[in-house]
Amino acid sequence: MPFTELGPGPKPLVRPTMADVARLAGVSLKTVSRVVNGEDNVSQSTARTVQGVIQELGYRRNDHARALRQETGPRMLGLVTKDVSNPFYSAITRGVEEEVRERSLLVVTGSSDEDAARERELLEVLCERRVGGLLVVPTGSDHSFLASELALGTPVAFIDRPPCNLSADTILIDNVGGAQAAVAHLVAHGHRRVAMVGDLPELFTTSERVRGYHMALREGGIAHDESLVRVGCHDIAEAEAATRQLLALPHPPTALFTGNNRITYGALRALSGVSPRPALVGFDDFELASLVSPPVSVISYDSVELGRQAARLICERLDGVTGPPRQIVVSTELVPRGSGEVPPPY
Amino acid sequence: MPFTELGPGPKPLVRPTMADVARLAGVSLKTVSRVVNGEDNVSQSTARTVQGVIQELGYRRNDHARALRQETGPRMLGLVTKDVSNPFYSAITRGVEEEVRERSLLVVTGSSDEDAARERELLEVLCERRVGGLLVVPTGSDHSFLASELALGTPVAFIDRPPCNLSADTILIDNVGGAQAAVAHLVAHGHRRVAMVGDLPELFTTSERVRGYHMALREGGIAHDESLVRVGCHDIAEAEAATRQLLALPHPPTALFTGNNRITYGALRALSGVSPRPALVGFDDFELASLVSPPVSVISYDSVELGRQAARLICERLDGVTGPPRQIVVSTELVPRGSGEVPPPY
DNA sequence: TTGAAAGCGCTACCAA
DNA sequence: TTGGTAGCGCTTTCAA
Repeated sequence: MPFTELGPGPKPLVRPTMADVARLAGVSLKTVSRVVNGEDNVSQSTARTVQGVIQELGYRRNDHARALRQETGPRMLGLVTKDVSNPFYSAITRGVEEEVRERSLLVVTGSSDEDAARERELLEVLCERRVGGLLVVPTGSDHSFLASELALGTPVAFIDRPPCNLSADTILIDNVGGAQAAVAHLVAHGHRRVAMVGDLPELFTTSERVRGYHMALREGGIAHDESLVRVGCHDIAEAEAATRQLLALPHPPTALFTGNNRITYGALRALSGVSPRPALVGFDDFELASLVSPPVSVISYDSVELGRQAARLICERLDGVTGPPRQIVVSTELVPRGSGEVPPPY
Repeated sequence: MPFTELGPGPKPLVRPTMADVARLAGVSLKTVSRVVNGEDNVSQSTARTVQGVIQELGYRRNDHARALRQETGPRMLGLVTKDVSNPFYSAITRGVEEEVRERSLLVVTGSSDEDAARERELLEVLCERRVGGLLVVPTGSDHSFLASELALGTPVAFIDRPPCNLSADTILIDNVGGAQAAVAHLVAHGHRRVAMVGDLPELFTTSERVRGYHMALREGGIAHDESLVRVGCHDIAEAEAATRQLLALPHPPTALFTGNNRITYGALRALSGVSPRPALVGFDDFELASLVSPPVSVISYDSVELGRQAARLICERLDGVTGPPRQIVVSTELVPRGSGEVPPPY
């Protein structure tokens, strides 16, 4: 027996290959392949022998080699968000996972931290890794670099914001409709001085929500008052400050529409102890909305569904669906909990 | 010029390879490889030509082929948690991402949904994908199937709970110390009837926290009263019910220690409107803890750090560190906010 | 500075 | 029911 045969020495730190299994089992490589892939045309006894050797060696099929022959479809999807640890994005991640689970696709995640360069870097690395599709909650303002990938057959879906300089499948929240519903709700409760606190004005979601706000006011026959719109709040502290400024106005608002959950948190801070409290409706639901007092009325939507829908579009493309980019809008729902159902003090 | 040469027809839906680039650039495959990998020994002009063709073709290096030659170290880490959309786990994901970012490792995530079979399946698929390391927040009660991977050189780290039937690097929270500090804090404020509401008793974290609870009581010279310990609450509703039962006791507790954030939420629900309110300290911090009234005192810890530490251990193993499994315990901190600093009604 | 050729571990195809 | 052989796209020698 030649020296290279396996002996009882210390285990080698090299992964066994199909060839190793074949040698030890005394069969051909191809037969091992059949067993590993559960193909037919292998006798019970052969299969058992091979299985035994596989166990013994701790053999595990190498997916890179497999992928190289590319007969076995894609095995992974790439998902780039701003920050996995943010509940909104982790809900999306979850939705993607759920949707692709039965196709046994795995999800590779990456956080761009709102850095366009990082976003691009992640996306390009994912392409090198040959993921079957790309899902992005975009930060950058130019996604034309993805055009060649798209053309080469890697489906791309944009979530929460549309792509820039690129045409691709997109999943959005009904920002305009949600904001409109929130403000109309406040107006319906008698408010005529409704303020809005919003995130950075250059964000797609902010501008859409501001638009919805204005539409509702217009429909309510309420004159435009720019002093009641405070955008540019990107964190809780800024939102708190903006809310305080609104409250300190000579003619303060009787109701508040907050543009996302961070801003709602800031507003809640500013509002604590204030009396009478202005009515409040916030965009985005949050876990403890019903536990703060008064419970916060919100515009809610299914963020897991955003991920699911995006993954669904990707999977359809993977299944060969062609045609122009599609856009899906996920609807919102007003959840009245108390804070938004207060009339103004007459 | 033969027919197979690139013509002005519709772009083929096949990804260009290095060979394609080489052909079009009129150089050898190896030269393209040099350019792509930024190696020396390529003339400026050759490099420029090649770069041009790469751009034109939208060429992207195939990482599977690269990995097959396995000279280029691992490119991915696998992370299996119970549910990515849970803030605790997404914080861990974030920590892992941060730690491995500069090594340009990507993170593949998967949710086990507390299903041991699913957990195993995910872990095994990740091995097939040849991830460089495995990070697990374990659910299953037997991880011996990972022994061969470990032996073959794939580092594995367990987070939040130790592995079963396996010896591997582990990162834990100081559950005992945290629980002890919480209860000691309540005792220090004069409480002698301190109840605990906990998650499923079979969970490692639960039993550790219950242990800390008992230790603190013992140190405070307080006799054991089993009627004040309610474990087995796995969701908010169950925690709410358990809390109500405690409050309805003939001799109710004057203070509450809640074993995790879900349980704290349930307790808050049960407590809303109750007067006098028992003192409360919860394990796990949560975003709105300071916005509910009274603000909730908690045992806090850095969950992102859990992920970072785990990833650090993995990276050290990747760098060749051998030796016995290590265990890291992440410390906790008591954050007094009001709810836990109330004396009992005498 | 450049290129030819071998082979990584697997699957596909064809032969026995 | 089995086995041989040709690659997948790349990196790595070694040679020019």
